[in-house]
Amino acid sequence: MPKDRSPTRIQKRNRANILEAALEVFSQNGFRGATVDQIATAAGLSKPNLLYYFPSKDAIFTALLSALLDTWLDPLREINPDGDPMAEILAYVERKLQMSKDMPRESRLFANEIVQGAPRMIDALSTDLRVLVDATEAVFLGWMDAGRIARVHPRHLLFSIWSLTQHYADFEVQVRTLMTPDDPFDGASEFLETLYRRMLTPQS
Amino acid sequence: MPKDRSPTRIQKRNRANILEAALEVFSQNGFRGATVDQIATAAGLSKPNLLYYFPSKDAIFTALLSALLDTWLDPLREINPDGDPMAEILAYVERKLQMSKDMPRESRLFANEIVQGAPRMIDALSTDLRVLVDATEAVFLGWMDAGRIARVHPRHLLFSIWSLTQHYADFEVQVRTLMTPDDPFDGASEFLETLYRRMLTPQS
DNA sequence: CGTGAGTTTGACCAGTTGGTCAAATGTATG
DNA sequence: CATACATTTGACCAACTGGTCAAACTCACG
Repeated sequence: MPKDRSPTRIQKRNRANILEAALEVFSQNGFRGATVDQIATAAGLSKPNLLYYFPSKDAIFTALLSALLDTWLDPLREINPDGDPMAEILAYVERKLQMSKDMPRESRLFANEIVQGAPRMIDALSTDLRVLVDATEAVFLGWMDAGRIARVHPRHLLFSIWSLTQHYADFEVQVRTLMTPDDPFDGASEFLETLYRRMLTPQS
Repeated sequence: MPKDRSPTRIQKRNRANILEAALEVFSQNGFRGATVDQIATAAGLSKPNLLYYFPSKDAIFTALLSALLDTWLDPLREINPDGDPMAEILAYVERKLQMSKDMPRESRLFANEIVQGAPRMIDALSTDLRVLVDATEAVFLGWMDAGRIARVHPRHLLFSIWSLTQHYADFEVQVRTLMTPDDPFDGASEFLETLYRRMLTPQS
């Protein structure tokens, strides 16, 4: 356990390697299914060496989660309350879908955790996420009140976007099996755009 | 390991208890996170006694999966190709949503398994499920060709139904946190009906 | 090149876990 | 109630796992 000085070159490299390896291993096996040895090997270190950088398996996991949560919620923060409602929502959907494509491990990491009751995430969920969601809901409601998108339950609208986009990463095995020989993401973007356009276009 | 005679009263009772306990424990902790002891205790048996009825942890899990897969796919089989397309699809969505509400443990069991790559399910997925999905897709395509529902990618349509309905069971912790103080399912049914009605109503 | 701090490792430990086994107990049936 | 079979259990084992520790090694820097 190095002192609290500024991290050395080696510390920076190894910590980064460990987190990358941890993402790989945790997302594939869940917290309980992952072993410290697996992570160490994937990071190119011995187990005691890994435990020199992080005090415990739990600490690795926590560090990983908090490092990723911000990134994961970025697309939501990018919604512009002053933009065109339909365009903003469609762009958000597209960003989330792209994220499932580019960062499936991150998506599965969170999925694994939440499916099992999110024992190590409840705090973050009920504070950070809750605030963000409440704000976004207000924006949606504003748009609906102004008649610029159709009126639907704003929280369920948000759930539906998460659910539909993350499905392609979290359940990739299933999607891939059933989409074969096509690419799992083939047509997803168009499908989702059509879906939200039709659902949210204001009724005459 | 009893012979292959017809099962005794005790065998029937204990096997049922074990599968019920296994559902509880596996769905909460995933395969690796569950211990044989946990399951045995939940079933009111000692560990060696449980292993008298099932030869291994793996065998319990496999038995559980195959016992549930049929039930899980029943709503899909109930779609009537000769019924009214919109009504059939809306009814299917409603059945799936009801299933998330009534059988969240089953939903999470499958979710856990699929998120982690479905190592023990791939076979079933690529045979049984594949056949069912192909058939359903043909039905959807027929309805679209006849102009009775709007044309969308039929496989993505199916994915969207699974994703949206199972989300309420699989990510219940998250949904509950964000829906508080409302019930997690509050408004879900209406939201989904609106969504699919708008997406699938044939365009003039 | 010496020295002190940072880094790495082999050996080890205690707790957990899946699974075995022989012996003991219960139960259906003639 | 005797007997064969079904059921249950305590004791046990080997493999695995998270974590520790002292000793060895490496590196930056004066």
